[in-house]
Amino acid sequence: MSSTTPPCKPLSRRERERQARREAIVAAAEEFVVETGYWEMSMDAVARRAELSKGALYLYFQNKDALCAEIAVRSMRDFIPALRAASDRETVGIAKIAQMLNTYAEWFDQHPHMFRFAISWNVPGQNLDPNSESFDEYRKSVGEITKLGLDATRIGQEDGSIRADLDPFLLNMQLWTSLLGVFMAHLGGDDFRKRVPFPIDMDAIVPFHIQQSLRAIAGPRAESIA
Amino acid sequence: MSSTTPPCKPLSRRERERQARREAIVAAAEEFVVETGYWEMSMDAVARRAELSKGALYLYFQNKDALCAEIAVRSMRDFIPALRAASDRETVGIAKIAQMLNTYAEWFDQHPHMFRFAISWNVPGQNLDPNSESFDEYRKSVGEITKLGLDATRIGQEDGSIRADLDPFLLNMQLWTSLLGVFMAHLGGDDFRKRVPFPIDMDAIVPFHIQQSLRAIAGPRAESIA
Amino acid sequence: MSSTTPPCKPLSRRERERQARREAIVAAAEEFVVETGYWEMSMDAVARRAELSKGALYLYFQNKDALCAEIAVRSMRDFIPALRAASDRETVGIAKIAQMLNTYAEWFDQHPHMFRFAISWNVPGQNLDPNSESFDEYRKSVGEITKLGLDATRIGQEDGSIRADLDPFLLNMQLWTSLLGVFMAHLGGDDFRKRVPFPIDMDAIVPFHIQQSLRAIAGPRAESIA
Amino acid sequence: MSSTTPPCKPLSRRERERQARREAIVAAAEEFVVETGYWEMSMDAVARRAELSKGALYLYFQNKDALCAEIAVRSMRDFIPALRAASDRETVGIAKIAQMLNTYAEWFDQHPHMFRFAISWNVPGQNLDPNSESFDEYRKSVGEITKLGLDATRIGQEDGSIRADLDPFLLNMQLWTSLLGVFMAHLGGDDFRKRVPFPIDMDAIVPFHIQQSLRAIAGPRAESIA
DNA sequence: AATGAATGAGAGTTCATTCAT
DNA sequence: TATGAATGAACTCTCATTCAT
Repeated sequence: MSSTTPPCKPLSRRERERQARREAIVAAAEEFVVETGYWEMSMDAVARRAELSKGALYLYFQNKDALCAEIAVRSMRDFIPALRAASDRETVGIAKIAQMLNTYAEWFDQHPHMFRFAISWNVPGQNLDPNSESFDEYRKSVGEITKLGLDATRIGQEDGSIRADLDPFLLNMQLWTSLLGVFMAHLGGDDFRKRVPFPIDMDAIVPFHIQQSLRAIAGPRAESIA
Repeated sequence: MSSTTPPCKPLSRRERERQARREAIVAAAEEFVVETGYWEMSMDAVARRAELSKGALYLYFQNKDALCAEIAVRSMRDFIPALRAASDRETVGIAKIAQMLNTYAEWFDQHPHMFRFAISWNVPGQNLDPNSESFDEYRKSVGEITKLGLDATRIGQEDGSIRADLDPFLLNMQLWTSLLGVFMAHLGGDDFRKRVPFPIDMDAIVPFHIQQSLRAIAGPRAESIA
Repeated sequence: MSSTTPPCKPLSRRERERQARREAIVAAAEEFVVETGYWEMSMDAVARRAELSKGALYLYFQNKDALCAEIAVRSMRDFIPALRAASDRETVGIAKIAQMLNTYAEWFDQHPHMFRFAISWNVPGQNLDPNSESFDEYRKSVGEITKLGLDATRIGQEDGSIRADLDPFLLNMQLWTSLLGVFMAHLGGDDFRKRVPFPIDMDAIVPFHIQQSLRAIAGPRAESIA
Repeated sequence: MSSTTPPCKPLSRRERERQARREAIVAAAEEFVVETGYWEMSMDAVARRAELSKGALYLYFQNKDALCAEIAVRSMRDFIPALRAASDRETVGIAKIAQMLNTYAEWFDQHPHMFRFAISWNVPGQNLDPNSESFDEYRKSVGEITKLGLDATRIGQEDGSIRADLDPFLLNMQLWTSLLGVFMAHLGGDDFRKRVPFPIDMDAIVPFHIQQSLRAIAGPRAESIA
């Protein structure tokens, strides 16, 4: 086994290098997306930051959208373990949900760009290719995240910490999307404040929203067991 | 000639035509913004759709941002009366809030583009001139909307239909922004479904969210009086 | 004669009004040309300043160039009497020339825009219509100015204050054009200083140039009679 | 392969090609500037003449101003050695100045566009970036030219061929700018003739001006040593 | 005679994408 | 595999000029 592999090693090294380049490109793109959003990210700038030629980008990604899909994929890929850990930290259903929502919030605080990007990328009529490989992986990740939520919900509804009359799937979608809206506002920050003619404490809004979300789903035995 | 106004009619007609053109331009721009978002809307395309020359657009709007501001202003301007009527239909605080949230939802169903636009426009990176006239009107509208919410909240906290321990301002921001997130998902529609590997009934999510939002703010006397 | 003119008075009043409008337009255009130069002068802005519609401009002037020609014409028209007075103040030839050069300089100090315009207008390949009425008048003015110079030169060469070996015509052209170059530099002011990496006293350059110009043409009896 | 440089040739060829393209662009731009002046030169037209796409221009020059700065820089760069050689051909101060003025004239005959451009570019209203690299080089060139003139003047004032009572710096500025004005007229050629209602021998004006300029600065010993 | 809305060509500039090397 | 020069269509915005009223 040891000596048989050498012949394929050159190829494997090639492949490894190729992966490394891909990573480098995505990392560079991510940084831009972080700082300026989807539309300000230019392939030129990404290439320069990745220390590659513009043309080389197209050897690794079919086009700008494919590169962006990859960014989304990566953000998801890294997020799932954190979310799973959060759920695993607790045993009571609603507590699992609480942990997960807080993890969202923390993740958001640490990777605001990802949400910024997620939103700017989701909003307009992007012409994603739903048949691409990246998109498939992205969808798979979303599936896993959803599944984590569904599991926690089921547990909660069984242990009485979550109202049994709520459709688990709908509940999860609502928790996720409403939190995204609040994030968006938080993220908007200055821009948002410019639009609203009141002094707003945007930092308080996320915890407030989570508290309210939990309050709305709390089942009969939520307090006693938590 | 004596008391009849005919002499001033020619002037008025000019003005009316001018207004009509303005409307036509905004309508055309709106359609684009609806379909593709802020950044995809090109002045060229708007001009073509409004059956005007590119240059003519600039007779009515100083620049692209001013046109966009106008779109936002309009959506707000028409929305406020509806929201006020909704609030006035009820006397109990939480019922007022419920009516307002439902009005949001209905408005959203009828003018989905407005929310799509609001979101794409709120996404950072826009360099709006916060000193422009349109922007001022927009901000004023946001202020009025907020005020309607605050009034209802105060009434609710006084009549016991809304929990008294919630900060009214924070609450209103949270209700608004979280609903926006849910709308966004609903609006995403196909795009969203593409991303989530489950069959989703997106139409149910908005009422579900409203129900949960109300549940979270319900005060001790919410049920008895409502 | 007195009573016969009434019938044509309405027409004459019309004509006078028409002339007044023309004056107003040229005056407005002049102001712009003063402040910003030929290229920054927009017909729109001129119309607004003249309190007329853009279209009306074209009732008085065939196009932008025709309007500019008129500006040049006016500047000349007003300049000629001043120049003639300058010449008449002296009797000795070289003194006449000196007076005229100084008048140029004063005129330039008081109407820098005219020279600024003259230069910006003369430099590029303007497509003037050399057959237009304005242009004819302009040419006529230039002719008169030239004639004033030639007369003074002739007198100077006869009274010995100006070297007799100089071609009068060439001399006049040289005096005029070289002064224009010096004016241009003076006028450039800040822009010029930016280009030259030395501290320059631009105000002294015009009198210095005149002094040198006179020195170069002084004839044998220049000192004794002046 | 060992000591021969071929391996580095490909790189060098790239660089050479790049330089060649730059030259081609500047040449194309120059032609336009010659014919029509700064403002009429459009990037579009330059691109077409250089047989490149409009976008390609921006690979070589940051913007229109940078391209124009380059034109100015080039004209200066090539001019300085010629001017220095002219000065070095003589030892007596005024003779140096004479040589330099004649060199100006020759240079002008051979590169009339350069002066046309210099003038149109010097005319106010340009928003050049005085901090750009090109501009710096341009300014440096102007500095060198000025220095050549100052040196010659100093020598002339020491050897008595140039009047000692003239401020060297002022003198140089005046010589330069007045010559520019005369050039301008010469350059105007047809346009100028159109304006002046006399037959003019414009070709004679430049030597005439130089003769007069020298006459005006001649010191007590100018004739005896020259 | 006067208006001013409308035009349309053209300005400078950007950028995703391609392709000869 | 990698380059980077080149493209070309798109962008926002301007303005002299025209023309229905």
